[in-house]
Amino acid sequence: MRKSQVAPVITRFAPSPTGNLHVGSARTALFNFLFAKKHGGTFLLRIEDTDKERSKKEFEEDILAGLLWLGIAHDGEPVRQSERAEIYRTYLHKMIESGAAYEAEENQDKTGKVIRFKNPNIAVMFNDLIRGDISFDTIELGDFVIAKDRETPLYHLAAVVDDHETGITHIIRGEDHISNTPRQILIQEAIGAKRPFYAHIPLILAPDRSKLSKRHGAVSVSEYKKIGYLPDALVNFLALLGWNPGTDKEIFSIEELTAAFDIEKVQKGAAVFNEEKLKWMNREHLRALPHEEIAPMVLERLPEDLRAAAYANLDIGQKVLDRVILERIHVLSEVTALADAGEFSFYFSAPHVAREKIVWKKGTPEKTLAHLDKIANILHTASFESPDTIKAALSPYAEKEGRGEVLWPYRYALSGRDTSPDPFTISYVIGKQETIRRIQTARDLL
RNA sequence: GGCCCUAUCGUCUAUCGGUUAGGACGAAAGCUUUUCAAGCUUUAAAGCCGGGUUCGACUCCCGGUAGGGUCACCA
Repeated sequence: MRKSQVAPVITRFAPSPTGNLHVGSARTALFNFLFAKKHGGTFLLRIEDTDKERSKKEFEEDILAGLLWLGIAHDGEPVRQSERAEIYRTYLHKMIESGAAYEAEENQDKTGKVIRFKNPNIAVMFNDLIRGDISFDTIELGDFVIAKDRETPLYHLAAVVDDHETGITHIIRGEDHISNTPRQILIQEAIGAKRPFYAHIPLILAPDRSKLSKRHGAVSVSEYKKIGYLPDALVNFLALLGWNPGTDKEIFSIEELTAAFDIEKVQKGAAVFNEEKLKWMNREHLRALPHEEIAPMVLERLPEDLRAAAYANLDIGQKVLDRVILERIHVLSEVTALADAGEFSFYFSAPHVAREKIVWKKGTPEKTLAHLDKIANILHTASFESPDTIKAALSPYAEKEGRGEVLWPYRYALSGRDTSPDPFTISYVIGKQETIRRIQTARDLL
């Protein structure tokens, strides 16, 4: 096994700005980042925008913003290939002079010349850190095109020159690049560049094992941000897709990932993106977050009227956040969904109570009336310290008379809903006075 | 189709020749003193197939099958 050498590690993430930051690309960036940081190295960002037609500034901005949000910080300024024409030209001309490349007459629209690489037609073998030895016969590659003309390099040339110029020691990229490697090695050898280590990581697949694309739902980092995932959760999930620490630990901060990361433990087979697990993981990270960090995020997702209500009554707002919202959401956008479904409004203002629903399915109006009176009575002297103290006060009575018999009317009177958190929690949130008031409103209906 | 890569529960994975094949998500059931959510407990659930090598293969080798990648003057 090759052991990491003494030379400092330099990795890079080299996206082309032809689309928003895809979760698969984000994972590639993450593995490069993790590997570099793990070895005290440098992680560079290179924008591969040699294709002027397809490269867009807005995509570059989305990629930069996505990386920043995820906490995958690159070292130094991003390298833009569109700004390095001079460098590529120098290499290209040297290659033509040495005979490693030549101008060919043919050109797609037959209006000019194209630069082809003079293929030595040899067998190329390279060692992949994840997959072991991989060999190719380069004959079938032919004299492939490396530049549109003397001024315009294409992907393979630009990538190899930049990797060489910036001293990249480890190229960690998607499995889809395996077949590009022999071409790039050929170019490396032609320009006298040192061969870096390669590690081709497995692809991320959709649940139907096809390529993860828009028709499967969210695919870009910015979409996950919008849905309300935490960056740490996405990073954690992505890291564990195709890699694992060899222990049972699953919840990691990016610092912990850096410490535990080992490129040789990266999986060979493709992994299916499982959004259920991501949700679970997001919840775990959400729960671990300090209160003061979560509060603004939740508030931001609340509809205007509820936010105003929460500000108007800080005590209730606080309790709803702690006891209700954080108790049931996995992603932040659920805050909005739950609010829109009316799950929170009854904490701030008395709900509409339907007479026929107050009585439990097995109960009678007469008994229910008596129960409500008794509940109000007990609650009057009960401690509202916590949901538990309220429960403790009511338990003996509910136990004696039948839980459903007592607790259903109680809960319904407070919430006006078929489903809701338990009545003790609601009582705790709205307070003693309002609890008793709502119980009386309900009993008066009977 | 050529070339290349891959193959353990539905999904993410542990195992690096000897285990009752472990964990997590999801699912199911029960408990948590009505419901919903959460939580806890329990259960079901896997070595693609066929040959070797070996005292012994999920693990190593070969073949098949399946899936994926790639075959641009995109990256």
